[in-house]
Amino acid sequence: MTTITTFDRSAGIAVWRQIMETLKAEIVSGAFEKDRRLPPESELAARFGVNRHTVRRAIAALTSEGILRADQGRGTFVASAPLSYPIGPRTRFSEIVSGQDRSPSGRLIGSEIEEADALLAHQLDVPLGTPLLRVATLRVADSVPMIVGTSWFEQARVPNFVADYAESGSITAALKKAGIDDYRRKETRITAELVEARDARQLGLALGQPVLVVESLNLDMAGRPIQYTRARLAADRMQLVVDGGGV
Amino acid sequence: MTTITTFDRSAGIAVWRQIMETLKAEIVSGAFEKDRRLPPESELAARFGVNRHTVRRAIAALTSEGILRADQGRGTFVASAPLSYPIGPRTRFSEIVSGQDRSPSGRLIGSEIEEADALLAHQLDVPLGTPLLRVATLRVADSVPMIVGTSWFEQARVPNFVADYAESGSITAALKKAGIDDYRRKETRITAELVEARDARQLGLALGQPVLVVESLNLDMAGRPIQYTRARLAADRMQLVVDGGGV
DNA sequence: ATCGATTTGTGCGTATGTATC
DNA sequence: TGATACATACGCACAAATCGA
Repeated sequence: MTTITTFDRSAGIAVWRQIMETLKAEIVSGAFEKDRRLPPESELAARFGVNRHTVRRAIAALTSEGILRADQGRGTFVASAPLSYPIGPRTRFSEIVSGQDRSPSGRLIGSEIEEADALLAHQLDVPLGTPLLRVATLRVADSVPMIVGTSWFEQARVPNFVADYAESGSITAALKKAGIDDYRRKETRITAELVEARDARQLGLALGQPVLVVESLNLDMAGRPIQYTRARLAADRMQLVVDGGGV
Repeated sequence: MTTITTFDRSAGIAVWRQIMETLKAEIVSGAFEKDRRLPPESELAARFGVNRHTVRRAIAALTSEGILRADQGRGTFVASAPLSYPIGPRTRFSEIVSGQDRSPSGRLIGSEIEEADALLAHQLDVPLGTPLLRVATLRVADSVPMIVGTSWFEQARVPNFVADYAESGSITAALKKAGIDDYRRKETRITAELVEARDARQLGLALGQPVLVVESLNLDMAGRPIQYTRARLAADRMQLVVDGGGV
């Protein structure tokens, strides 16, 4: 591998950060899995063709994210491996996480009434300006934040949602209390973006990190949209797994 | 929406680039429909709390990517919408692209023999150091590069692959010539990374942009791995669509 | 046809951050 | 550690194009 990469100094991204990303991609794809040890800083500096200070700054940033661990005198080691997230019609975060020997938790981090903008009006099939309930959740595995999710519902259809959700901790249960007994997923759209400032704080990511964005729309049994969700996944800590699908 | 976002000035990412990403995310998620006007620079500058020059630089970068188009005196407009890529067992890039009124093309951008490292040996279930054929392809829609793909095969099983592929332009056809009549997808793993320097050149992306990484493994009918593929998709130009799946 | 308001395009001076040597 | 080169961000001013009254 040991490719010598040159860095773009006018791309709006500091060189130390470009090095940080390169290292992170290699870590996630398992390049240092043998002994989980990184090459010494001097070697990395030579490989990237930069000053050793610059490499140190990249390593410091990865350390503060918990991805690397630097031991005095011994070297720098990979600290964490990514979580697999199978994507399907009936997946539950809690089951996925437990199945991989980690302990899940989740909590409500905010809810608010807002008016439907063009995008939400279109997705939920309501007139512009319709009052919507926005619910934000944070899901955590082994006390490491994994997913920030924002869901929108037509407010009139789920009048007591927040209390019901807080009580049960389950969206399904809260919808049931609102008379929506069953629902199904229409489709899911996946893309990648750079993390926004607020999500970066919630997920404990540095700015400029990529997130997987998963947008999904749930319909009730009559085919009417009830819930539009936009989830942001810390890409360095998760992989989506689709059975059979491919590009 | 009109959220006032503050930007981190010590994250190693230029503010203009953070604004560029914010705008791009809003465009991709459909906040401004196609041929729709963006708010004026002065308004965006106020919203982001920065100088107008800084907003202009973000807009300039998006313009050079073909995402925006600015007309003096009139305003700034969205120039292109992202391509939807349904992910499933039987999807072909060419059909997807044609189905969205764009014209697809693809070409071989490199092939090489290399020895299996730990990751590839595990995926293809061969001993470490086994000679592998690595094939790199670039797929393009309307002359805009979309996907860089790298596939690995056990070299001994596909002795004349490169010539066969160059002749037919189809991996399926080239595998057939090697006696592999049919194959099926085992699973697909999706994650997001920041683009590498080489892929950035191929895809015409700026460094620091996120890419969707789709890794998939094909098995022959006996269940033996034959092809491991790692595709990098320009995230600002594509969305993966999974039917029914969700998070 | 003209004017004024709006919006993008351009220039310059200054201060600060980044990376090298 | 300083000195140097360059990119980044700001502030202000003004030119050029567009549009509607």
